[in-house]
Amino acid sequence: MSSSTTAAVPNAIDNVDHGVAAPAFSPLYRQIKGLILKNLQAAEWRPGDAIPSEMELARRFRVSQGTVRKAIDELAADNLLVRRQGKGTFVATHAEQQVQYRFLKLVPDQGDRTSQGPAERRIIDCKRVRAGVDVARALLVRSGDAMLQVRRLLSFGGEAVILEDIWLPGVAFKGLTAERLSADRGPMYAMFETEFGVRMVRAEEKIRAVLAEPEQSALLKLPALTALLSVERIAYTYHDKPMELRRGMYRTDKHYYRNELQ
Amino acid sequence: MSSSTTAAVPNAIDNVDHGVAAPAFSPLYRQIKGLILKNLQAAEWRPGDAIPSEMELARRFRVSQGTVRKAIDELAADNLLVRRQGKGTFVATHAEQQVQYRFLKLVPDQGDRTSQGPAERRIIDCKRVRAGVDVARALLVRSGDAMLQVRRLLSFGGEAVILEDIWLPGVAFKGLTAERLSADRGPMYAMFETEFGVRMVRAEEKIRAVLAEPEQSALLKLPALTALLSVERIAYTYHDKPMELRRGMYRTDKHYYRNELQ
DNA sequence: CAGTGGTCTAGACCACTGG
DNA sequence: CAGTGGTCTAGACCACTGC
Repeated sequence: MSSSTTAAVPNAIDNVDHGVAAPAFSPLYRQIKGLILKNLQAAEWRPGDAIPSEMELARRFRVSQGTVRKAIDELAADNLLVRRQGKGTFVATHAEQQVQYRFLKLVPDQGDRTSQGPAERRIIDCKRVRAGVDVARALLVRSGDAMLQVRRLLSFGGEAVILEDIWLPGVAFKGLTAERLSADRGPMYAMFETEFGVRMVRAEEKIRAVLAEPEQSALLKLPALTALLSVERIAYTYHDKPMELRRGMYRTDKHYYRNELQ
Repeated sequence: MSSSTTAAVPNAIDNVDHGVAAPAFSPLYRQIKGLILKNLQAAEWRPGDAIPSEMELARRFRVSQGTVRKAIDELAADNLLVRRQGKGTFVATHAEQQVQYRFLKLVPDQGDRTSQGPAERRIIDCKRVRAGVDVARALLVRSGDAMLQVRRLLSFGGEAVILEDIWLPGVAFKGLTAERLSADRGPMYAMFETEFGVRMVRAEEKIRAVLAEPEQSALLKLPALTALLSVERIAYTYHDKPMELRRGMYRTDKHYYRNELQ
């Protein structure tokens, strides 16, 4: 941007005196982080891809390897990148075996997730709807906007455990159908990456204990008077953009919601 | 100390060839981290204290500042240390205002935690008991060992919200009484630090939805048929030693359990 | 073997705190 | 102002991967 003597490649640095109102000081590595983030968001580098090596990025951004390193450190801590020694640094994806179901915190009382086999998914419904006020507020859209609503049932070991309603912005997920969902094996978020270019980065959950409603207990094949765990999730993509609202009802008689506090 | 010319302080480094069986390679900074951890565990540096400066530790351990820095980075990420630019690095404590109730994930539907005022605590019971099989298994003690059991009620804005049963190893918490607990203002874990030298470092929670039992709904002043959030926590001190089992029943009609997934 | 990320060092300088 | 943590650099070497 400026006209200095050396900078053939535009330089990311911008830490000189601004004259007024200290701009809160953003260190170089954070600016580099921002540049990498922009590449991720623009799908320049896609989930599963290797990004350029630290040395290459250092040359490109005209900073030292250590500075690039610190930027990547933070992105790896945020689960946006994955480092593999000797191989390179890769864009994180929900498709990897190890971190599959990163956002599903329900685990069986006995054994672990592998012992109960893969989840069976049954799509109950998938329809176009208009956003109600609560959905609109959660996803920062206008009420009345076109949405996709999915209802599905997750079973483990042949037993229905989770009943979920999912709301997605119609624009971003145009073309998503019940058939497409039913055909899918593997995590829904992995499919979102490959089919719609939407990568879920983080999520927030509000958890409550509620009494099952008749329809819910029927679908989960439970007695009328049952306590269920209500899990309301908002999932975000890059730049904290909310892209999914999900309301799950969890049976917790043979599973529990596991949380680690630190 | 010793009489040699240079190595007055023993050197932590141990990365030369061991001859056989590669010892999994632990980098220098991780060994430094272990040494610092040992000082924390031995209460050499106590919660709230400043630890020696990075330069001082680098001299003491005979490594570069950068290596100490990386060790401290990890300890800060683990919430064991807190860095304050210009002031120093401090041993983390549950007494600090900002991170008080780090482990309490229940927040009000409207407003935030400050808006409902401080929690009122009422100790219902505090007695010496013997560990049952489940408590013993959770805390890695022998069943029959001496334990302290505390039952208390937490209220927000005058309304009872949480009923908790707490089990503590009798040995470590000798001298803890209902009077001591009732007198206390502020987080229980802060008192554990100052009075018993026990610092809770991390915790695991198992969360379920259950129907309230008559005794529980009575204490919480709720109708008989109510769903409650059951939160079973095991809290750990240094070296992953379990030091507390806690079973909480949470009302979730005006509050929710908030969790962030990333 | 070359290429990747990972560690360690030494030194310079910056931002922040408190006396 | 001195002392703290925070940033940035440059260079050396190590551990790991895959050809």
